[in-house]
Amino acid sequence: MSSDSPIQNWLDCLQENGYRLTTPRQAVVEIIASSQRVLSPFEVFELARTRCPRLGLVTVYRTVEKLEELGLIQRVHQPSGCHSFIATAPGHQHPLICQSCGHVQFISGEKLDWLTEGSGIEYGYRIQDHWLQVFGICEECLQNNK
Amino acid sequence: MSSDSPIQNWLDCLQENGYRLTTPRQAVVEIIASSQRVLSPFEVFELARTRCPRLGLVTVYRTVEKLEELGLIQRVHQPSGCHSFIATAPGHQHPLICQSCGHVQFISGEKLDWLTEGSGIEYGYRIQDHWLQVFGICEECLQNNK
DNA sequence: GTGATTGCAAAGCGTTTGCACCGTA
DNA sequence: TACGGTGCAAACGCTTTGCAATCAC
Repeated sequence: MSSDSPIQNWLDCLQENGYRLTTPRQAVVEIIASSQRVLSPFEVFELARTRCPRLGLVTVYRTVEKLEELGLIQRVHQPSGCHSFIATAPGHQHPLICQSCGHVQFISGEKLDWLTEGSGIEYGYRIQDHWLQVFGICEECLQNNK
Repeated sequence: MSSDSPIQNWLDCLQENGYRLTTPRQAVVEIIASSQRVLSPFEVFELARTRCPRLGLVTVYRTVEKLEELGLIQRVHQPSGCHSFIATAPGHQHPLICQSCGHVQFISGEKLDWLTEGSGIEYGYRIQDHWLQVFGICEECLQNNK
């Protein structure tokens, strides 16, 4: 599940930005960086506690805040809420999320370049950013349910 | 601001689905149906109270729930949260939201048909739905700030 | 008249904050 | 050693629920 896990890169990135490397922080990073599924703060808490038993939920919130700020993770918005996170993919990619198990596959965003091309002016708006999320059922879940 | 406001259609739709037409409900519908800006439940509450002074915030939540269920309004996800609503545009359109004033312009979703075309299979996923939101600054805000 | 709808108050839930102790650099 | 990081408990804000009174049909 973690062929080229970016754990070390994330830890370096934290350190380069003046943050200290602590056991709770490393546990949170290890869980999120090696997950291919969206995880809520509480799920991260439960999973990371197996590596750092005295971890507090508050620390998860504080760490996730920093990881998001550094662009290492991104919030995933779903019909059920917007409380889950996934590791950010390099380049311009958009998450394709399995509605059944939360597994995420990234898809290229090239075809959306028309949104930001040129001066980014459309309908009088100066376009700044866009979010695209695609929902579906992953191969594995399709096989299990049919 | 409400050249062809769909207020009556919404009221009909509610009635056709077995919901009663009450003063608080009409006040909420009038506010959201005639707004071109995203509104939070509390904003709807404040605005609608000018038409129905004894309106409660709880009723706004309950009405918004029904309007969303009927597909008349949709939730707008923003960096600041996902607690605002806007009237749904007919057909396949995506909201272009002004980050400054919340004004919404809808843009055609045709160019995204590749996402759902064919069998909707990509990366082994059966694609079911997608959300696209575009963020920018509207013409009016561009002029006011520069 | 009947049952859906309402508003109030209270509960619920996820998230943030205050603070004293701890541990990294 | 200094100061950022931690966990606990409490506070916080938004949303939902319980319930008796109200109102549309």
